[in-house]
Amino acid sequence: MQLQNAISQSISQALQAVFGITVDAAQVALQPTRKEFAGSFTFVTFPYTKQVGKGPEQIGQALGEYLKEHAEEIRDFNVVKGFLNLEVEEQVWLRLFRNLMQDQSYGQGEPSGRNVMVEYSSPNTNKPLHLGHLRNNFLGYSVAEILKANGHEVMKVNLVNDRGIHICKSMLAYEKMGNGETPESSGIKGDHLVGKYYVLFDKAYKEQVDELAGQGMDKEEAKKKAPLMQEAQEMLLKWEQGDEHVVNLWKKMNGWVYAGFEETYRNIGVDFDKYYYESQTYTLGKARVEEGLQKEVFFKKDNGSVWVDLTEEGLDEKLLLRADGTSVYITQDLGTAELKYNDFPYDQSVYVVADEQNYHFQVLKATLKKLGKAYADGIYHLSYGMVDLPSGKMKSREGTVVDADELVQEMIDTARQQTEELGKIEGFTQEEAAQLYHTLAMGALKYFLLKVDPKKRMLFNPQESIDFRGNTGPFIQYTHARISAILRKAAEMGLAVDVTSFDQVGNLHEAEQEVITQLVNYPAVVKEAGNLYAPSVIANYAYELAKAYNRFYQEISIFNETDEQARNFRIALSAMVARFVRESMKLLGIQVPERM
RNA sequence: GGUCCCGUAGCUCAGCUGGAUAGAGCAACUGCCUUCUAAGCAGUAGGUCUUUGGUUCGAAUCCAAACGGGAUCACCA
Repeated sequence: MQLQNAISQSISQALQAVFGITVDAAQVALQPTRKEFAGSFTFVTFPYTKQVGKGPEQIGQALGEYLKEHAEEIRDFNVVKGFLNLEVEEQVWLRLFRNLMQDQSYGQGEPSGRNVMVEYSSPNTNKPLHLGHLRNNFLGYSVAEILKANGHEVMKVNLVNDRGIHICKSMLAYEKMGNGETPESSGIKGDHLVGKYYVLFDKAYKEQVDELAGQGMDKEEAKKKAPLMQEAQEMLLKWEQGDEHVVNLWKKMNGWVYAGFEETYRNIGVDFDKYYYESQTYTLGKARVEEGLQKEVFFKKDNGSVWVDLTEEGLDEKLLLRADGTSVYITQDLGTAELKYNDFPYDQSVYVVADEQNYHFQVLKATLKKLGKAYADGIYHLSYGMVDLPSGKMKSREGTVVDADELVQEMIDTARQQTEELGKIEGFTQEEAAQLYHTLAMGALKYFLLKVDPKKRMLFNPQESIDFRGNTGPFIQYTHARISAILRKAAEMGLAVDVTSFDQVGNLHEAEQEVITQLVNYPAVVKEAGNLYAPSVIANYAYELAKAYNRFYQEISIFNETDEQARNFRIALSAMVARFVRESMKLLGIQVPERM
């Protein structure tokens, strides 16, 4: 980064000295030189032909000569058409490498003084987590880590949707068919047990609807009139009135679900600094609605319902409170936005929520702005696309939903099977082996879901997701394990390499050069990922770094090298690759093994 | 219908703040393990970057339109 700035500066000077034109260094854009040409950075001269009054090659040639002469970091150059390719002094690269080696916080941004809240996961308590939730959880966790690495103060929160008609459905089915079953008595994980009754409700409900429809009732009408639905509605009403029996049942079943979720969260390695529960926040929004009416930015219709007019913002009129005075979805979110801000005065509030709610978040932000809330500007909807299966869309009704717990277990089984096939567990205790399978399984799964641009809809192909070769998590983990072996060997040989142990090194191989380039680039990547809220940027980087190292590893021997300086340098280089592979994978929430 | 998102190799995806001959992985084919872990490396083959116009010295990238796919527009959440 500093290197690029220095070169831009030099080019700016060169333009002034050679052609007498003034171009601000910040305007001098450099790009990485394509592999087929010599050099590290390329300056494009086309844009200056008019101003200078010379051809692009002439400009490149003249600038190159000036830079070779005057810029200490430029060793040589070549010109191809309008492209000036600059080769950087080897010692400059080595200096940068020594710098990052000694800088324990290389890539960690300076404290920004900014507070960022990241809300993610936000499950319903009527069924277990599925594949779509996994994308959400991994994204949220990773983005939080990336924002921390950018120097922000981050608060991770989970807004649990623990109330409403959906949980009443599970409760009702349980009352009718549960026979007192518990997670303990059945051996079923709590969230799955509750999910089971949700499915049972749905099945019985559907039968009732079909029956009514068979009697000639309109389908929509039948959906509302089905006795089970009516009972569920009654239950919800009782819940809101604080009916003791209903509330106790609700507490019991939600308790099961929370225990189940906790287990899943622990297993997949995500966590939260704070939980919010909709049962405690769903009424808060009414105060905001009141505020809006007072400020006359909301309006009341004849029937008493409250609305906000967002047509000026290119949206529609939106209902904020029903005629009967009860809340709708957005009412809650108005309330929780304020609550969250009071709890943690944020500069930014990130909501990791699927893209089906794009419109909702536009409305939320615009409405809060109408209320004059300064924090509205900080609201950012990290919208991500659905996860499709090769068979098409996931449909809970059609039973094609991929359960999170089952998927993780399958990944672990596959990791075990593959590892055993390759005979890679020699010398592992059973516990270590189990640990490794888990690390590999989660690495494969998380990497697979995070390497794709969040806003794109993605295809989850089970076969590919458990692949351990190519552009995968385990490939990167493998690179780390290989390096670890090298470092163990170096330690055994008593080789403690520090920056002074290779101060005479020179004549770097191209593969070594490439690895240094990747390493030096790490902070810029962290910054970009933070600006874009994009773990995929980190994932691609980790892969490129691992690939560059593997090429080096294959081509160049370390311990057979007779030149001690070169050998020491290569050990140090390896150690740094391990470090930044570990760092970048950590930003993805992926652990990295010492052996595999 | 309005609004928003997506369309790159057979498949899954990078590249998109405009720059050289558009890159990976998988699948196919060819080489490389008595030498630091072959879950690796090197190579071959595979492309009208959906289409058409525009801006520009230069467009996968920016703009417009069309086509295809998706989401959303509830007194649901």
